[in-house]
Amino acid sequence: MKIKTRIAPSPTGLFHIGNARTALFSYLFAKKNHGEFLLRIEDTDIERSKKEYEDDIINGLRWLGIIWDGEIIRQRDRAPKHREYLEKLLAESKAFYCRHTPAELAQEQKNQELEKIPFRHDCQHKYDPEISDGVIRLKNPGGKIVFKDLIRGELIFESELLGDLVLAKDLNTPLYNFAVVIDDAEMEITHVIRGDDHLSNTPKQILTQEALGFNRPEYAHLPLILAADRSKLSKRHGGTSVTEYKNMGYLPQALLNFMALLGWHPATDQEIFSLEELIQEFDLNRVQKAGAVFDKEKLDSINRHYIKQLVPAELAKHIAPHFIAYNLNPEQLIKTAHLFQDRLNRFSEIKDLAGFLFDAPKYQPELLNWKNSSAGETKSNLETALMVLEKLPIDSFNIDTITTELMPVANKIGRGEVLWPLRVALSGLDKSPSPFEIMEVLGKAESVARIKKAIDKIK
RNA sequence: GGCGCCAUCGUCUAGUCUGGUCCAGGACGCAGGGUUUUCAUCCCUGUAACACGGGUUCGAAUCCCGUUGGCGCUACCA
Repeated sequence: MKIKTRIAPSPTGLFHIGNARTALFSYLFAKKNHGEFLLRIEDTDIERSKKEYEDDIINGLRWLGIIWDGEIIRQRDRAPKHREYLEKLLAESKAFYCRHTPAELAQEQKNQELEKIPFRHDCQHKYDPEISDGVIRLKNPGGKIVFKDLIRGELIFESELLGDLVLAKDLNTPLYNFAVVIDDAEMEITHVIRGDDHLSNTPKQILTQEALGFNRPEYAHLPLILAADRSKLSKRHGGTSVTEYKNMGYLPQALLNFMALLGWHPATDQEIFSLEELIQEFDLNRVQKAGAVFDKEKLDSINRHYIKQLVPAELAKHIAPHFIAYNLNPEQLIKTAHLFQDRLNRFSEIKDLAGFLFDAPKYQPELLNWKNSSAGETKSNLETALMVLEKLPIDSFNIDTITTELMPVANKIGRGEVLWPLRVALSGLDKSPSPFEIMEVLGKAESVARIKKAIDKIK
């Protein structure tokens, strides 16, 4: 049988990192087994579902390179099917109408809480076939629900504890747990791979499946992605959507690689993986059971790795959006990109790191002093360097020439003593590419002007 | 409250099924050192963990039981 998996996000918010990771694992499992990976948008919640969120999910998946097979399925389009099965269950009296009001249900739950028994609704209306309004519930058949999870092993639930589950608000408004069962069955999903937070939905879905006579898919519940405080990663933790990470300047291959390592580990110590390699190596048996904390430091280190591997033109493309206001030409962009390639965690940092190339640097004069140098020494060292530089012809003001002329002086006076004040004079920063590199990019006129300005700053 | 899941360095994890090769390995982080032109990159070194208590066994991170802790779910949301 052909393996089929799916990702079934609901378009009620930006594409969440946890969803993306679930999508990745479902995709990897399907592709590893030469199967299909499908995308189904769960938009049955009309109030909260939005087109912009659907677009965000689709774009996020595409950006990451997790490409689904076939057409996108929208759950709302499947309403007639859902109704058909609802009518079937009703006709077979496996489901019934429940007329209890929310207030009554709330009171019931309150009483159950007092009695310290599980909250559930064991509805008396199931014995009254005359009722034909209210929500549609599944008659609880009782007994044990036993299923095997590919990651957790055998799980046993007592179906009594679930009560009579609500299937739909009415014939045209199916609820999540019901729609999922219908759609998974009709799409012939063989493996339901989803987050751990759905573990307790599984027995509910199995009950519905059995009432309908559907085959049971295999289940694999993935450990959750946790925030630093070990709670489920959610909006309140900030930075939880794929789009946000994209905007922060992460590369899709880095985010993908990082997500794969959250809850999964290969048999070797390899940590850097392309999507292709992940497909080769992926194995559900090597998925972790415990939740995994999302560690931004680790993500940064992986992103750094991928940034270093970018060819200059690609890197330039990524930093370009941050310099729109400067109207840089392609050559300037590539030079800038090259200068900072080893210094970037994220593309969004480029503006802070490289802004001085295009704007006059701002800094406190004290920063010019190297270690124990006095202001006087700094001033004289800068003047010495300036003299050397001013003698250089404008058309050969490049790294080689500057180095050849300046290094002997720096070696004589002290490298730090000469080069540190130059770095600060040119960049205004304590961390930057070398003064030589900066000067080549800045050109003679600007370099000289900045050094003069620095000298003037010293009292 | 109920039900369920989980438990190795600060974090991601290897090792657990098939007990000894593990006084627990890798990576991120952190600390120190080296290269370099300061910082960073790069290289090297170091740091730090089997939640606790019982059992089984010649031997347990690995098997069993219990405790504790964490998390998830508990909607006429998905």
